[in-house]
Amino acid sequence: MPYVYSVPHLGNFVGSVLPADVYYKYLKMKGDDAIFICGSDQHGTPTELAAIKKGIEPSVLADEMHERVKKLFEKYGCTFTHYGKTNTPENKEVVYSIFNELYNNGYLLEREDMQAYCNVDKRFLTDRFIQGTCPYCHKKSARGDQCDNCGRLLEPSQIIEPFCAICGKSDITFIKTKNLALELNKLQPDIAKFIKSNSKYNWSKDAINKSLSLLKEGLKPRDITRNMKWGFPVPLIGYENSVIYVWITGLIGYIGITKEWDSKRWRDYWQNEHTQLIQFLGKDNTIFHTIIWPGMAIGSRLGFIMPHTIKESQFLVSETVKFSKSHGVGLNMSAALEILEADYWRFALMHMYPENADSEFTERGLVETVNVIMNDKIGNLAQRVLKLSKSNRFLVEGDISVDDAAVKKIIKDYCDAFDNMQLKKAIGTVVRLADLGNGIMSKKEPWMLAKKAKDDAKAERQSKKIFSELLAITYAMGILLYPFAPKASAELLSYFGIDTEPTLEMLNNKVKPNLDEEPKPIFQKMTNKEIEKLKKYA
RNA sequence: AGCGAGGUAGGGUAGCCUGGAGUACCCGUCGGGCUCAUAACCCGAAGAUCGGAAGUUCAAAUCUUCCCCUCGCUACCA
Repeated sequence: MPYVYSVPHLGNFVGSVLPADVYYKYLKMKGDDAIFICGSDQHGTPTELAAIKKGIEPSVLADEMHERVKKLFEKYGCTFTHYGKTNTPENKEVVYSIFNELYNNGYLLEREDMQAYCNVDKRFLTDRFIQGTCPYCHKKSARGDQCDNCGRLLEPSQIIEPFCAICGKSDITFIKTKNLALELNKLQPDIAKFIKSNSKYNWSKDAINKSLSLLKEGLKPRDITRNMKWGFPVPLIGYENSVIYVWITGLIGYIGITKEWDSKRWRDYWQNEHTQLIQFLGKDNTIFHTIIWPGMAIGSRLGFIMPHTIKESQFLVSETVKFSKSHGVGLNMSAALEILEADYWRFALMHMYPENADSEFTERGLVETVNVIMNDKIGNLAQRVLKLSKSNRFLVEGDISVDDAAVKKIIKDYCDAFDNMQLKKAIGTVVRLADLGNGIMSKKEPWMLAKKAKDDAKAERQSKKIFSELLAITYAMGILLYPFAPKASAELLSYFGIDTEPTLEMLNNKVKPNLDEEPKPIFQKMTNKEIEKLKKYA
């Protein structure tokens, strides 16, 4: 679920929403009963501060951003069952029911703490909004949570000559506040049991080990309320100035959004032990999904399900291209669409998907993927097969079906890769299929055979076989391409008379190629103009 | 500082769980083939002390230990 106080950048997109959409499209092709729930995470400090800066209500900004981001995801071809948001009555109800049960069941601990308050801004300051001099290295740029110079973790009260990062003034007082903490320590045995049983379902090594190591250290209570205004008010007397922490309304938001989608059926998914909950997230928020949500699900005793699979991604980083989200100047999702159409980004980003390690986004890498992989290998193969078939129609006879063993093997590898949550491997098999087709082209030289076929019965037979084989590969490629480049997939499949969403079942069907129309390339190379546009972000 | 992950030809990756000759893929470089297709495609070659050191083993990129570098988390950024 993206946090939307500004437009997400490409790294955010490739980390969670895109792989989730790709995987969901695969599940639909497979015919599984799957729903794809996503939405805008709206609460939290960054949104509140951005709203203050703009002089508008946080809810107004949050809804504005929600609409913008929602449209943007749609432009990228994401097909959510429902794209909702966290600040809704539906989510509030679910959040309160879970919160109240956690309270009633004795899992919420009241804790008192001294917290910095800015008398100018009239608000409590989270740790990182207190700045000043580091007590260890005496650098003046330390924040309340950490000193970037010496790397030491700090307490806000340790900061020498503290000032407020929002207004820059030093009019700060420390006031006693109370918050409620989720007693993860009490829930530890059940959380541990959950992680041990479910982490075998294709969790990444990183996700498993950091969750296990946290358990080994011993879980500690974690505050789930904050002294701020923007959010769901804490439904308890004595907490009038507090709201429920953004992560709590976000994690539960998946449920609230499902409820927003369907006020009855949401329980069939969330309170059904047969549901497989598959969550896609970046490496920076793994523990919220592996520890904190399970803790709430267990502690509330409302029968909510926990994740079956955690699909964690590392980061897409760039040293040469600005991704900056906070300043609104980087190559974000909106800016990217002005350079290339959605399909190109979908495919290229998945091709550089940081599945097991951070991966580097470079102009060179993007151009290579678009020009070589998409255009030269995949797009051009489709084009040469279709054109050759069109100009030798007498050799295209009857129906096409996928029955070559090598093609079937690639399709099986594609499915296995998806079923094992190996998305980079899955996209790799599409490229392999194109390689296979291009290889056959060169080895068998069907254009030579086609010339001979006019007065040579043997050559005619051979040609027909090869044409049918190549068309089958092109057809299969059209289907396998669907999760990654849905528009190009649809264009390619239109030459086989298919105008509906592709399914894996279609790979077993016989189809008739439609060679009446002049085939158009499904992909094109990046033009110099497009590359120039990309360079602006360097 | 502690914990987790990553480090593999010039660049980008896969391989590591389950040890078997540096195996594979894309770009780039060099040589050849082809002319159906979008100046595309195919074949071949060169290029790597697999971050470093030690250990286990008949055998280590893979297992163990230590060290170095990068990223993330460390509980009030999300």
